[in-house]
Amino acid sequence: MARRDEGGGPAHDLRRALLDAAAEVVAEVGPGAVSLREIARRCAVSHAAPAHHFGDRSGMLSALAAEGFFALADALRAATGTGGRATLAAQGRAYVAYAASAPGHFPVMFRPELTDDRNADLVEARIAAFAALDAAVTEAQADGWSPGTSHDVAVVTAWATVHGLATLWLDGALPPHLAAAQLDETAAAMTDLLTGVDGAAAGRPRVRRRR
Amino acid sequence: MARRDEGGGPAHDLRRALLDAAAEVVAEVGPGAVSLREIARRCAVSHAAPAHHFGDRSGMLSALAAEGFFALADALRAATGTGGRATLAAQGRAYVAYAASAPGHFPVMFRPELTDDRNADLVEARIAAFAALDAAVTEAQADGWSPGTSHDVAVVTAWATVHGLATLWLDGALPPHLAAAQLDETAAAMTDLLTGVDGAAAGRPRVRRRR
DNA sequence: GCAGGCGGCTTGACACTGTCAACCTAGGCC
DNA sequence: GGCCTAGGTTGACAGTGTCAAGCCGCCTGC
Repeated sequence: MARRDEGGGPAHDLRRALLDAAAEVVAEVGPGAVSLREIARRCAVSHAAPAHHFGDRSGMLSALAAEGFFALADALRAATGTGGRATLAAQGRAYVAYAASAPGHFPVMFRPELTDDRNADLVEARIAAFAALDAAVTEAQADGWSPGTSHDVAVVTAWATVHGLATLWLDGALPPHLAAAQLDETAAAMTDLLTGVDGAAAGRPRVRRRR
Repeated sequence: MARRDEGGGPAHDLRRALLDAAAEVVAEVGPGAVSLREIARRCAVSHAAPAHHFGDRSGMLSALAAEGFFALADALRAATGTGGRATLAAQGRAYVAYAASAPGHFPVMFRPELTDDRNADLVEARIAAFAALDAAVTEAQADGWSPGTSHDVAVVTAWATVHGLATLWLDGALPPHLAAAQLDETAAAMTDLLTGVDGAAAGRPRVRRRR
């Protein structure tokens, strides 16, 4: 969802198939172990075909990461809540839900050593996601929310809170009995604590379980 | 610091040198790009020497991760605060400070695809770190702290909060103007918000900047 | 004194990887 | 027709992890 189709048509079929295969491989073996040749194999094309479309490995992973950031930005913008701090809380839950639903994208989105910082799409996508978060923080601050001493600190505070839960979850770092069933409950507890609102009272939509 | 010396002596000199070199390489190029042969080169030994000591690549990274978890456990236990919720807040700041001070260890500690889950040292070290956190949460709960509905949710909430900040920082994901100078301030803001205590009033020790 | 064993490390090989240059081919345009 | 270009292939190269085999110095038991 929400990926960019830049004047495509059937000419970009393979490109799309390569990205889908890449996401699949990332979800299976992790972003570090993804191999261009394996992706080519899954698409039944020659070993150099991926490089033709993406330049090199970091180009391919950057494309995947960009796709992920655009989708994340969409998910955040769609989570409006009831305004003010509740919007920020809703965004937080949406962030965790997106990460859990995108095991083929999220893991490459914060690995600077695997992607190319100067990739134009990636830069644009990252800015889009960050802007959504920034807007929600601004709205929450207008509602009296004020962690730290500056807007910057407030933004990082909000971001890091849900980012930590998302990464621990995706990395399988949570002890087994803490995992699956409680991801949504934990996300809610964290955003409630963070923003000082009671998500349940505000009619919280339950986040999607597992994937 | 605080690594385990299991009956060593000079027999383990190379092993230690290899681990140090590995931490260096991880800090430089990231955990995914670390190469056994490059590490061997830095220690001026043959390309198969690392495999002899650690079995394979995941064995070497597991050893590095275990070292990191033991050091983290020590850092957490050393952060006692003034008791109750303040102890949990102190641990949170210590967590972020440790991550920022260990760019050669922390990045491999939460990459299950790079390490071996069944590595005995790693399992033990991870449990040690988790136990320190668990104890602090229990102490905070006795002090009236109660996010979520269960102890488990409370543990994950506390952990994820600081873990997010630590990983965003190490991955360089924070926009430049949000970065260096404000890591400690942000950590304090987050732990204060999380635990409901005012760290400054409790005589917060400033965390070490940069690395 | 010495045979045997063994931990520590090297050597050499293998399959696999990313990357590059060269090539092929089909379709569109002048 | 001649040409160009996008999309893909082929073949090569250096670098990687891993494995089997071997070398060597030290310790132990006799």
